Amino acid sequence: MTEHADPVTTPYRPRATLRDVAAMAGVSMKTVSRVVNGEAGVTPQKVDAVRLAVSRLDYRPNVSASALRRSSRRTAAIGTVLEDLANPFSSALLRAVEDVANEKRVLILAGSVDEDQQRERALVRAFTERRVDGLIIAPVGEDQGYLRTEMEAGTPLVFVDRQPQGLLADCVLSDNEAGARNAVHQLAEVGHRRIAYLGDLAIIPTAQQRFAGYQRGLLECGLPLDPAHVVHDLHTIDDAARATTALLRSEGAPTALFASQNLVTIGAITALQELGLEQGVALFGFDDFPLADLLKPRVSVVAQDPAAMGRAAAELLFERLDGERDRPRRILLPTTTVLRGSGEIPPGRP
Amino acid sequence: MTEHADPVTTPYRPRATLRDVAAMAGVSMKTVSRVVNGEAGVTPQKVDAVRLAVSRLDYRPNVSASALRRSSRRTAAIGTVLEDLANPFSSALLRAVEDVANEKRVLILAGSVDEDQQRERALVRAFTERRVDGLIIAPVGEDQGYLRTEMEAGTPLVFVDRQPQGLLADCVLSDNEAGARNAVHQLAEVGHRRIAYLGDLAIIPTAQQRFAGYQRGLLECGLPLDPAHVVHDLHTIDDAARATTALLRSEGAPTALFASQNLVTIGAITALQELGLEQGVALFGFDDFPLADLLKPRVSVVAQDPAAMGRAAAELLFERLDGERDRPRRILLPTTTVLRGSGEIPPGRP
DNA sequence: CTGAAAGCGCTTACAG
DNA sequence: CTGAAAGCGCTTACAG
Repeated sequence: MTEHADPVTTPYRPRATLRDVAAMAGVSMKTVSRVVNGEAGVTPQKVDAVRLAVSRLDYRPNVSASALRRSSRRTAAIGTVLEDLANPFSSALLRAVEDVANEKRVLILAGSVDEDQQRERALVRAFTERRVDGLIIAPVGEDQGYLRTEMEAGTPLVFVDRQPQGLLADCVLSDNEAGARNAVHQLAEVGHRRIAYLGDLAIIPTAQQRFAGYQRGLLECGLPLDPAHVVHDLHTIDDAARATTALLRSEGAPTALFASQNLVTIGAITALQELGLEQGVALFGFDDFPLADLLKPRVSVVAQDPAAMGRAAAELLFERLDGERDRPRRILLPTTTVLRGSGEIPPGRP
Repeated sequence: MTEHADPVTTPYRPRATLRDVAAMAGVSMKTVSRVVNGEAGVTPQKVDAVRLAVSRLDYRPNVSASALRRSSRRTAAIGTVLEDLANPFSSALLRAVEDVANEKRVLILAGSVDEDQQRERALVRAFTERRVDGLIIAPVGEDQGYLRTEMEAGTPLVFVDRQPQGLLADCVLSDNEAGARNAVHQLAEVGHRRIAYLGDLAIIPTAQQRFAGYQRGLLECGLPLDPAHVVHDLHTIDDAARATTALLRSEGAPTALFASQNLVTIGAITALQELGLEQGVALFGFDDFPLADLLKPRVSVVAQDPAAMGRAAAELLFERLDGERDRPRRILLPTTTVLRGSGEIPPGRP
C-alpha cells in the first residue's frame, strides 16, 4: 500500500483498482467488472456490495486498460487534425465534431498543424500511437499515402476542407470553385470590369480552387484576366493590407476586390478604410466572419459552413465505425453568397 | 494471422505488435523495446535489424499499453475543459495550451461544457478514466470538491478564468473587478453620470466580479447606482440587443454603456446601429474581439488575454508534472484598457 | 549486451 | 450466478 511512498513530500494516495474494489466488496474481479459494465446476471446483493465499494474508493475504471483487452479494441476517442484551433473556421468545425462525438460518448484529441506538413505527420502519428478509433484531418501535406497502413488496420479516416492526395478516403469539401465564380458573377453584374484577386498561399489547394473559380467567372462574364490584378501568397492581415494598398494606388486600379480568405478580407478592409475607399471600391470575401454585418459597409461574402463540414465529417466517420464499408464518399457542400452591401457597390467613374 | 478475418467484407490487416517486430528481426521483445525507446546498449547490428522490421511492418508502438506498464504511468495527454471550443476566448486559450503542451510532446483532449455543471463532471470523469496526466478546467459547477480524489492521486489540476470552489488548487484568473472598475472610471472621466451595466448571467462568478467592479467604479467616482440602469442575465447577442434598445428608449436613458462580455457588447452595437446612436452613446466592452478596431466607431474595450491565460495555466500544470509540490498558486492577470473611440464619446445634451 | 518471466488493469473464454 | 486462468501490448526487474 505504501510501497511508493516518497520520503520527501506527501505521498500520493494510489488510485483504486478493480482488484481493490473486489477485495473490499468480497467478490472476484470478474464480478466487479460485470457490475461496472452493467452486465446482467449478478445477485442484487453483490451488485450493492460492489457499488458501495466503488463509491467508497471513488473507483474510476481505467479505460485504456480495458480497451487493451476488449475484443473491439475501441478507445472511444478520435483525433482531429486542423489548421489552427484558434481560428474561427477550425474552431467551429471542431465544435461540430465534438457535438456529434459527444452523443456517441467519444472524446476528441485535437491539434493544429499551421500549414506544416511535418506537424501533420507528427500529430497523426501521436494520435495513432494512442490508437484513436478514427481521424478527421484537414490535410496540409502533399501526400497522405503514409496513412495507408492505418486505413488497412481499420481506422476510419475522413478528410475535411481539402482532398487527400495519394489515398482514397472519405472527404468533405466546400465547393470553392463555384463559390469564387459566383462572387465574380455578382461583381460583374453590378458593372465591374476590373476585379482584382487577392489570394492566400498559392500552394494551398483551396486557394487554387478559388483562383480557378475566379478565372472561370471572368471568362464566363467576358472579362479579361489582368495579371496586374492578381496577387497570390497573402497569408496574414498585414500582407493583404499592403497588397491592397499597392493595388489601389496603381495605374488602372481595380474597381472591385475578391478576397480569397478571411484574413485577406480583413486586411483589404483595413486598407480600404485607411484610404477612405470603403464606400468606393467593391469587396467580396470568401468565408464569412463574425461582425461582417456590423461593419460599414456591411461585407458581402461567399460563406462556407464550417459547422456543417464538421458535422458531416463526424457523421461519415461514425458510419464507418458502425461498420459501413462502401467505397470512399466525397461530400461537396455548397457555399452561400451573402449580399450585404460591399459586394454591390458599383464601379466609380474612372 | 487470419483468425479475425471477416467472411463478409475485406478483412483488416491487423496492426503489427512488438512481438511481430521481434519475430521478424530475430531478437527478443525486450531488445525491440530498447531500440524503440532509444535505450543504449544494443549492438548496432541488432539495432539495424529492428529498425528494418519496424519500417517494413510500419510498426506503431501502443502508447496506452506502454503507459500501463511504465512506472511513471504517464499517458502524455492532458484534458482541457472549456466553456465552448467555438468561442474566441476558449479557442485562443486552448491554442496557447496546445503550444506549451506541444513542446513537451503532450497531447490535448478537449471538450466544451456550455455552462452546464453535469457536462463539466462528465468530461472530467471521461478524461480521468483515460488517466490524463493533468487537467486544465474553466469550471462552471458550484463545487469542485468532487476532484479531491483526483488531486490526491497526484493528477495536477489548474483552473482558468474562474476560481474553483470547495477545493484548493492552482488557478489563473483575469482581474475582472479591476478591469470593470477602470472602464467606469474612463467613462466618468469623459463626463458620463448615467452609465448602464449590461451583464451576463448573474450566476457566473466572472460576471459577479465585473458587476462588483462596476459598482466600485461608480462609488469611487461619486456616481449613484441606478437600478433602472442595471440589466443582468444577458447571454446572447439578441438578449443584449433587446435590452439595449429598451434601455435607450426609456426615460432618463443612460449616456454610456458598459457591456460585461463579448456577445453582450456585440448585441449592444447592433442595437446602437439600429437606433442610429452609435456615435451618440458611449460604449465600453469587457473582452476584446476581432474587428473591434474596424467598426465605426472603433470599440473601446477592457481586454483580457486568453492566450496568456492558457499559457500560464499550461506552464503551471507542467511545473507540477515536473515535481513542483508547493502550495496552490493563484495567478491574477491584469486587463488592458484599450481606448479606441466608442469609450471616449462624451455625453450628449439631455 | 541480451532475454525469459512477471505484471500493469482490465476482459475473454471457460469451467463449475 | 460466479470465479480462476490466460492474455491484450508493453515495460520492469532480474539473471546470465
